[in-house]
Amino acid sequence: MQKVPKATLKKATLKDVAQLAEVSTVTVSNVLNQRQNVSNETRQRVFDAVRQTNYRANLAARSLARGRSNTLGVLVPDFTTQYVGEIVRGLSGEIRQAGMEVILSTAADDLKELTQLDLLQEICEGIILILPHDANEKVKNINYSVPVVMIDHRGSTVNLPAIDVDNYRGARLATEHLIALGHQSIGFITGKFEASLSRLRGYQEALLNANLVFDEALIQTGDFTQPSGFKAANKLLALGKPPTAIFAANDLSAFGVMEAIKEKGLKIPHDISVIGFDDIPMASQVYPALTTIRQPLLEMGVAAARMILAKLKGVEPPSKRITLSTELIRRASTGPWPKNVPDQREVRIS
Amino acid sequence: MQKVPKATLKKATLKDVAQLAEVSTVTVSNVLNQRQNVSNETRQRVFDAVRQTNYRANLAARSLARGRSNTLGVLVPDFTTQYVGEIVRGLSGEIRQAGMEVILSTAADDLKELTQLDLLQEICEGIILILPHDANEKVKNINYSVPVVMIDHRGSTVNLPAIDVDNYRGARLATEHLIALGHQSIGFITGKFEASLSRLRGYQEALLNANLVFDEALIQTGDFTQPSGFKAANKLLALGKPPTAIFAANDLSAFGVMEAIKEKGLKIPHDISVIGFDDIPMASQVYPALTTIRQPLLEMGVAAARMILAKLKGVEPPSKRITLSTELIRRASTGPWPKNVPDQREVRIS
DNA sequence: TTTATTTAGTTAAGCGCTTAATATAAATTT
DNA sequence: AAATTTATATTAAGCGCTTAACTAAATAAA
Repeated sequence: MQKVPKATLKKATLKDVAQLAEVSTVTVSNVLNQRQNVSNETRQRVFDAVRQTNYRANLAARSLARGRSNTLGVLVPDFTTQYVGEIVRGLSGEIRQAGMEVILSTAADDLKELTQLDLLQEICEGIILILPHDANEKVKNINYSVPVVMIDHRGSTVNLPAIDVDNYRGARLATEHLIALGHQSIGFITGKFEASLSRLRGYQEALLNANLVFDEALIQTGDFTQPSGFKAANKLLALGKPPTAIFAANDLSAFGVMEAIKEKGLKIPHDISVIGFDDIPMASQVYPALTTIRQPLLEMGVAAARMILAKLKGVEPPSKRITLSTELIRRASTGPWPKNVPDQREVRIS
Repeated sequence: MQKVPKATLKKATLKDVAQLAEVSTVTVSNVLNQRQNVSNETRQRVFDAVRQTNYRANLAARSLARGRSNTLGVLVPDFTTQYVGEIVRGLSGEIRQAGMEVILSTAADDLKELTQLDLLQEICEGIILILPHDANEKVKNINYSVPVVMIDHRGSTVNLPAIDVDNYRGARLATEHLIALGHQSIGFITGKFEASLSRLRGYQEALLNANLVFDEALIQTGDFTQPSGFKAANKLLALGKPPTAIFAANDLSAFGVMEAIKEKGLKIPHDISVIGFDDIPMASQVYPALTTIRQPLLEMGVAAARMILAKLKGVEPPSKRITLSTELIRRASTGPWPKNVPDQREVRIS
């Protein structure tokens, strides 16, 4: 238990530490920045003085002197999806590991508030932008004064460095999973983002590849919300010959689909299978747990962080756009068809 | 369309602006900080120069010179609940309106990573802490060097300035709502936070007040997650005489409750009513839309912001703890009992 | 031994801004 | 007309840190 000196009103500065340790401020700075031109004995004296004065570097002064802030900024368009949380976890871990700091900033959903971006650029050496649903044009026209990487989980087409995800392959995996279970009539609920198109294509090509017919009537367009999934599923269920499985192009609308099915008194997956896309944390929390396509949200954060970290070191990435792969997460909401084959628990993807 | 000067590699500084406007740097500073000792003519010249040079103040330099950063920090423990998003929206709006900047920082769920807090204190003039589930002890022992306000939506008992919510009254409102609908046997699913106790008390006293018996068997303890609500509801439904309504002490577990009820083939609210607590955005998105007790998340953010803003001006708040009131949000998941009375749409709280 | 090199520190200068102290001319008061 | 106030600037100093340039002593190479 060492004694803390009297409550110092003013924070200790380098000068205070230097005086206590009886060295110059530069030597203190050298010690603190791990430069090798200090003897062990002096180094120890400085460390002691730092401890005694409870010294912490003033970041503003340091940034000013260095001409750089050691901080990366993340602009988050929308806080209320579980989506963003995962991404942020990934990138902040990676950035801190690299010895830099992360600060987040929120903006209106549509990135109208570009003032925030200005501020971030003022403080940060680089920016990671988690793209909102529909900000292509605005985002494209920003004049970036620091390196930028976008996390483009919505599949936009901005010509700036970006991390995205293989939507086509994910949708294909999902559809092939259902086909492998025996389903031949598969409803598809899509949205309006660019990603939806790739996902639709994945769905179509999986059908094609399995020699199944593509039926326009089985396609419903929603807006990626839970109620829109609910409505779309109701339409599908009202068809003369409803599908035996529904592929919702995101988890949230898959939840809506599940509600609609239960509402009709049908059982999932016994009567109808449901598969989602995203694997947000809640996907494993609903009943029955949702089979879905995992977007590697955390990894997207990590990749974005690495990309921008590399840029700061002057290393240009091999490609402007890094596409991460998706993965089938098999849970309880999908089962075999026709019903009379063994219980879904015994089914394996093979 | 005025011409932008050649791509300046270096950012313009006060000096550059001053030279262009043919004044001293101090005058530029005065203009920029809206001090009144500058003639209109000079002011105009300065503004023009600022525009031409595309000047933006260097925040590090400004902070250093002023000795303050004009920034407030928010420490967010957990990003994946919709909760936090609302709170952050509220406080950042308020803070920006006051002309200050907001930066967010994440920490591990349990606030173990207090290094983040250190950093924030370095940069910010004040800190708003959104409390995690279980960090009382740790949080209490932090040595805060700047003003702090906690957002205590979990009902902890930290002896630091905090914003919280009237959990007791909310629970009472919820229970009274069900009682008014005719329910006499009301299940209650609680959790383990301090807030759960107040909510339980609200539930009990509402029963007492209506001369209803309090039945231990109708109380289930969960952990505020969706699956825990599911399990708890299953237990309640398995009782010899199951309740006709279930009050889940948070929305997430209410979702689980709804799933369990549907799973049994029962209809909400026809066969059984469900009410939640929180009013997270998704509460209105599920089917049927969840009746719940609204925690004024946005307002909590605003209140926290105002509190800390006041502190920075040297105004101590009248009370250390500000408790905001809760409100019943009537949606579709609660209905009258017994079943044979008119359809729920015609029922009003009176 | 003389010279070159390394080690361990120092002093000087400046990052870009603000604030305090001062100067000058013009406007007002006495 | 002299003294005072006001409006509009300027110069000087410093916020707390880093970096570059330099120095003195200790060590190694010639």
